Amino acid sequence: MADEHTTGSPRTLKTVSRAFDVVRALEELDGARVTELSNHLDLSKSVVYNYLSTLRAEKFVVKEEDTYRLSLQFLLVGEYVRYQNILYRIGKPEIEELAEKTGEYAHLATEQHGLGINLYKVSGEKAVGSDYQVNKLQRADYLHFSATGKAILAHLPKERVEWIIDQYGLPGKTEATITTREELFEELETIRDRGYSLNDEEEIKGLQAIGAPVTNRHGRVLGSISVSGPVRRMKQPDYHEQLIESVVNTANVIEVNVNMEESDDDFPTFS
Amino acid sequence: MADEHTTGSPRTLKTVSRAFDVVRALEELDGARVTELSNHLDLSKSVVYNYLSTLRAEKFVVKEEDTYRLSLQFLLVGEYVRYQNILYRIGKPEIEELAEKTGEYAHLATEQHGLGINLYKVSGEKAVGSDYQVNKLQRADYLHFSATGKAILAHLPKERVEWIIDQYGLPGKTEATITTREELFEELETIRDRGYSLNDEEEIKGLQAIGAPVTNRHGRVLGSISVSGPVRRMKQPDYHEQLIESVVNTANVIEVNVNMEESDDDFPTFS
DNA sequence: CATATGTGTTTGTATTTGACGAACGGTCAC
DNA sequence: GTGACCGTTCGTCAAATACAAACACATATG
Repeated sequence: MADEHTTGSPRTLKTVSRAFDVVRALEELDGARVTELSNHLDLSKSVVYNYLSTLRAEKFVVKEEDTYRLSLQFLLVGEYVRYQNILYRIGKPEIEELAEKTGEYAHLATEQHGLGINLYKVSGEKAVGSDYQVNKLQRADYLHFSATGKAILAHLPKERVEWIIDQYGLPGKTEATITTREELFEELETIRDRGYSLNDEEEIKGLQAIGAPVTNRHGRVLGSISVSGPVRRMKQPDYHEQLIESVVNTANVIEVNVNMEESDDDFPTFS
Repeated sequence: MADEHTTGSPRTLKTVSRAFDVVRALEELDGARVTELSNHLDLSKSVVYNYLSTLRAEKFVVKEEDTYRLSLQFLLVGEYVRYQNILYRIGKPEIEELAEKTGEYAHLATEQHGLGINLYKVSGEKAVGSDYQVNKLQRADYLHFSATGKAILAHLPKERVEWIIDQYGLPGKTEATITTREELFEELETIRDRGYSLNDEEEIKGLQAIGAPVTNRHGRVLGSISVSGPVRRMKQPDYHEQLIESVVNTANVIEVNVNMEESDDDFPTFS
């Protein structure tokens, strides 16, 4: 957790790490001035100034008056990364259809560095809260208390799940959150058996979600999808069954299309 | 253009610049392995390895097998930056309405580092090409040949426009592109007078766009909006006038809302 | 089956390069 | 007009990085 920059292996470049400290600080502070950052990061003013000048020259930071902010360059690179992701390219239209069909929130997620990241969200017409929840794409979050996260965990190699728990623990969010290894591995077993995951108020009270994984031909999990809504509605027996089928079905459709696309890569182009 | 890292002012950190060279290379190459990058960047393998390890520790790069790729961290930071932008927050729903009303493509753009960046795009029902053009958010582009870009240039201080031309020149894209200073400044004058900008096949043959700026209370231009479609349709006299009114009207609505929101900042919160 | 060439990774070492602090030049408030 | 504060510049030395060579491992090649 603390910055261990001893001369171990792999060697890590302090100057680069500090540059990203500046980036994170600019995010936390919603933009900042030189002196402010200097205090925040415990670096001399001139040093901070040099970092900001460099980041600005690289176009990842902009300067308005005397305030420095992160630039939209991050968005451009980010959109590129997202578009590179095959699950996003194939899954987006399917998720939109799922949201339309069910009327609930629909999500498309993947895993990176042991945390879950939402690639895309759409709100169906029944979904409340509307714009704010869809626009504000939240930060990477724990996998063990969301429907998308658990669907992913269920299909990751056991050793990797162990590594993730070692790294991040199993922090609780509501009283329903799974917080022990044994419980979690049991739950993952169940998810594998029945083919879908359930988030039963484990992240937010009153919210239920149904998730299903998307794996490629080699069994590697690429990510997962889910729909979510108020427990009151989600728990009605017939509706519940119907949603499960819709989610599982959509996941399968995505899976098939992804695998058709990916199999092209088995015959690499000559270059 | 070449990397002038002499000890001038402001001093720029080579290590940080090189880290972003690696980022750009990973983008260009759609992910790469150590040796590949080593050749591409003319750095020794061990050095590249250290940069990649650092970027990975910072979670901006992921490693799959032996291939390193940019991570979705860029998307998360990028979405944050976009959401910080008041023009995006206020303008997004209005642009969606504009696309629905007109049935054409609608855009929301802003300027950074002298280049134009699309904050948001929506396609109306008449718009062709559909998904690809909307999903693939392109890189920062020149301001002088788009409707959004020219609307912005027209309301930037003259000295800044001069600086931008000095930096990037006025490269042509079609035979209609404005490529001389005099022409451009005349055009910007016209745009200021009539209140909207026109991109008449200056970027893409067969495509016309109508743009209007959004400025804040102090006269600073925050960005601009536009609709675009095939010339055939866009040039029909009545329809043309109608579109202009829709665009100018939407820009005004956004402007009013932005300025109402921003005026809160004049009475800063105590902290 | 050994050998050659490829990979990513590790390490010791020379020196480039970034951190510091003081000084500069500007602005705003009192 | 004077004091405090800001962002920026610059000389200097310690520290952090780039290099190259060696390592372990894989995959071809004779």
